[in-house]
Amino acid sequence: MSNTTPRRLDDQLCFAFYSASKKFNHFYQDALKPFHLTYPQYITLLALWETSPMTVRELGSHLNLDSGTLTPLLKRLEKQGWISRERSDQDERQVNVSVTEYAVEKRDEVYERVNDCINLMSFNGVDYHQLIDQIHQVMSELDDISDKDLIQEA
Amino acid sequence: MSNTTPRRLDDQLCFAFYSASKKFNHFYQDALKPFHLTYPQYITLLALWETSPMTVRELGSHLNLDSGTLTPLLKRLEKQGWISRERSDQDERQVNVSVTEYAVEKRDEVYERVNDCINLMSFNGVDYHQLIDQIHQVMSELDDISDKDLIQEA
DNA sequence: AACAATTTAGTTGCACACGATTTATCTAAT
DNA sequence: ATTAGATAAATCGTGTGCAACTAAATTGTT
Repeated sequence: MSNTTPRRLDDQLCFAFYSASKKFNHFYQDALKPFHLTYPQYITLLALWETSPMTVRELGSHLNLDSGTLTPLLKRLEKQGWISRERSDQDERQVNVSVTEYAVEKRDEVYERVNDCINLMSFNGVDYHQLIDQIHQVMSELDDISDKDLIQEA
Repeated sequence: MSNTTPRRLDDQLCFAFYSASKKFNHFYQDALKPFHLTYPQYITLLALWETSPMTVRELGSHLNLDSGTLTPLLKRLEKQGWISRERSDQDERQVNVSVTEYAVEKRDEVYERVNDCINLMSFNGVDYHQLIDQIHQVMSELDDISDKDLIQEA
C-alpha cells in the first residue's frame, strides 16, 4: 500500500534547512557589509586564509562549488583586491588562487566583526555540537541516497 | 580583550545549514525530475495544495519569499500548467494564485514520488523533532538579532 | 471630494548555484 | 612521436533570492 499522505515532517526538515540557510545568509550579509563581502565570498576567503594558494578545483571541493560558480565569484573577489589568480606554471590548466596582502591585513578585522555579531546569539537550549552532528548525519544519508536507483531514474 | 580567533564552530553551523540546504535542494531536484519541478516550485505548490487561491503576498509570507522571486517563479509554474493567476476583482492590486485541475490531479502522484525518495533515508541517530526544534530556535535568535544595533550599522 | 500615505505586484540589477558544453592542457597507451 | 582519453577552468543558459525601484490601486484624513 502506497502512502500518498504528504510527509509534512520531512518537508518541514528540508524547509527548515532552506529557511535557516537563507536567514544565516542574510545575517552574514549584514555582518559583512562593512567589507562589501557576501557569505559565499566570505567562506571562500575563510578557506584561503587557512590554505593559500589553492587551485579552483581544490577550493571547489572544500566549498562544494563548481567552477561555474567559483570563476565569476573569484573574479569579483579579485577585482575588490582580496585575492589574486594566476595560471600554474607546472600545469597550465590550473589556476592558483591566493589571498593578497590586503586580505591578510584585513583578516583579524573581519574575524572580529563576525565574532561580535555571532556573540549576539545565545544558542539557548541548543546543543551546538549535537546539532552539527545531526546535520552532518542527515547530509551523509542524503549522499548515500544519491547513489541509489530510485533517485536515478529520470 | 577582543577575540580574533575565527569562530570555527559558528562558521561550521552556518556552513552546515548552507551545505545541507544545497544537498536537500539537489535531492528534491532529482526526486521531482519526472514532474520538471524545482524545489522552490514544489514548496509553492505544497502551499497552494493546502490553500488555494492565495494572493502573491500571502504565498510570500508562507514561504518567506518576496514578489521579486515569486513573480517569475509563478509565471513559470503557470506556463507549465500547474497554476493560474488572475487579478482580484475586489482589490485590483492583488493577484490570486490558484492550482489548476492538472495540479490537483497530479498531487498524489507527486506526494508519492517524494515519499518514496524520502523513505530511502533512515534518520539513523537523529532525533527528528529535536532537530527541527533546535533549527527553529536558531532561526528565532537570528530574527531577534536583526533588530539589534550592532548588525544595523553599515 | 481631494490628496497624501500605504499597499501590492511587477521590474530591474546583481550575485549565486549548477548542469551542460567548450577550450586548453596534460597523460597514457601504443 | 602520435593521438585518444582525461582533466581543469571557463562559458553559457536557466532558475532562484533579494534589494531597490516603479506603477497602479486602495485607504485615511481632512
